[in-house]
Amino acid sequence: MIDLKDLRENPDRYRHAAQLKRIDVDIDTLLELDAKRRALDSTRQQLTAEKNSIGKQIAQLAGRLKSASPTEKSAVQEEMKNLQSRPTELKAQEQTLDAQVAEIDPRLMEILLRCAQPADDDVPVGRDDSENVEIKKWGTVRQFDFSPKDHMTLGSELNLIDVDRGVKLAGSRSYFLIGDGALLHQAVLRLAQDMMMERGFIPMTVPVLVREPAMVGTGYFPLGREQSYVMSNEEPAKYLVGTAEVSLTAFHMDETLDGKTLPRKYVGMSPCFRREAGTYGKDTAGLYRIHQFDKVEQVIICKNDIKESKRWHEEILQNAEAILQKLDLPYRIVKVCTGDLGQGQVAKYDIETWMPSRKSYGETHSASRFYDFQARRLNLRYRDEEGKVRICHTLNNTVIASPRVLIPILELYQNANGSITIPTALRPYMGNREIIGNA
RNA sequence: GGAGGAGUGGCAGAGUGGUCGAAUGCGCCGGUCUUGAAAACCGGUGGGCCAGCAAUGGUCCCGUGAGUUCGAAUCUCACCUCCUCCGCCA
Repeated sequence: MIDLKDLRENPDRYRHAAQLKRIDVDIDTLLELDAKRRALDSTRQQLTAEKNSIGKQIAQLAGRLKSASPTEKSAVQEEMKNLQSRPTELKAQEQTLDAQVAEIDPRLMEILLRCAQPADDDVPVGRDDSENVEIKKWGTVRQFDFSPKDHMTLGSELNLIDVDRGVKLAGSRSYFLIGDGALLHQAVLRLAQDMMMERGFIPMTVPVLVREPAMVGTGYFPLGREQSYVMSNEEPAKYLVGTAEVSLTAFHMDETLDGKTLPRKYVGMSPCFRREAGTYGKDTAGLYRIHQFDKVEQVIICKNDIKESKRWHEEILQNAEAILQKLDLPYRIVKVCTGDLGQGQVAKYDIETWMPSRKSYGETHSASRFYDFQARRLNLRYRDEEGKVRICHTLNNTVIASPRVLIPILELYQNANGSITIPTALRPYMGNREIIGNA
């Protein structure tokens, strides 16, 4: 959530932010509702103050009544009765005001939840992902001296992937991983988790079925609601997360952490569920765009300090690079432009890994920094050295997402005879074998 | 799923309609004492929102939301969470 006070003072900053992120949000109405809301609040407080003060007088009389002599008693009772009429009037006025507030509040909140966090100054301005800016390339793209197969061909010839039966059971964009396909998938995830643990991240198994506040708090709702699966026979409803980021970031929701314990570094492995609404006909072949996958995700919760946030952003980016380098997969890093940035993100790097069958780099990682956007929604705070309560900053990045990353692995590690060489880093997780398929 | 019980400040725990943001203890912070520490003693110690440069003032918060009442931590209803017992179960 954005800072409403800041919006009041710098409305143009937020108009501009929404425009750059191409989010349709009515700032003028928001300001108008906010002004009305505060005026009502102020009036209402005055009424309540008067009511409370009369209430206290009555209370004191009630106390005196207990020890009053019979002659005093009736006088005190009379006085109490006289005092009682005014609060009744005040209460009626309060109710009128409350009704108005009750009408305004949801409208105000609806708009507020749609407001875009302004992108950081170093973010390139652009319309969509075509205007993301490449900042780094790593590795050499393999040149084949034979005609390479795509991962689907390899997957079915070696009996690693079965999409047909996946679709039969679960509908479009579903799949089975079989035998070494399943093992390779798990090997990649384990490698990722182990590498993150070496880097001081605490491993977590997280809920993947969560309540609405976790989804709103992390910024996936309300704008991305149609992308999530909902369990509507639960009351209140539960939602399947699209990433462990939701659970890891919301882990400390409504808490005030001790500043000395920051940063918190968490790594979670979880299934991820995405409806992929509005993507019909896009990336239909193979394991690229699917409804369910597994991902190892890194999350950092740190102090409210822009410099620190930026530093951790570089670190989580490097963590992801480290695993791609260990797997020797060529990749590039792009700085995501304003139009391709999420509502709450102030900056984002995508890592794209070379995928021979796509003849291009395909997104495999996404490293985001939010400053206090998520933490404000989550009511996630900490106490600093001076004892002041402040809102945390949050960041996250993919460590590895599989099976998508199996696309470059299978395609780049294939041999002329149709077998796959297992990347060295994965062999310890695959019984130290070197080859999938006949050598 | 069935039957009971419970949710109060960092923690423990009192409070069953009024002067209660809430006793007391522990913890924490500051001080006195001490060569230093401990003990003892003294003082302090929540958050949100609004106004204000600030000091401060107002208001809201006793799981959450609604209600009764001049007045609710205390009474009523709904929901959430936890505990105990029974059933079922990876």
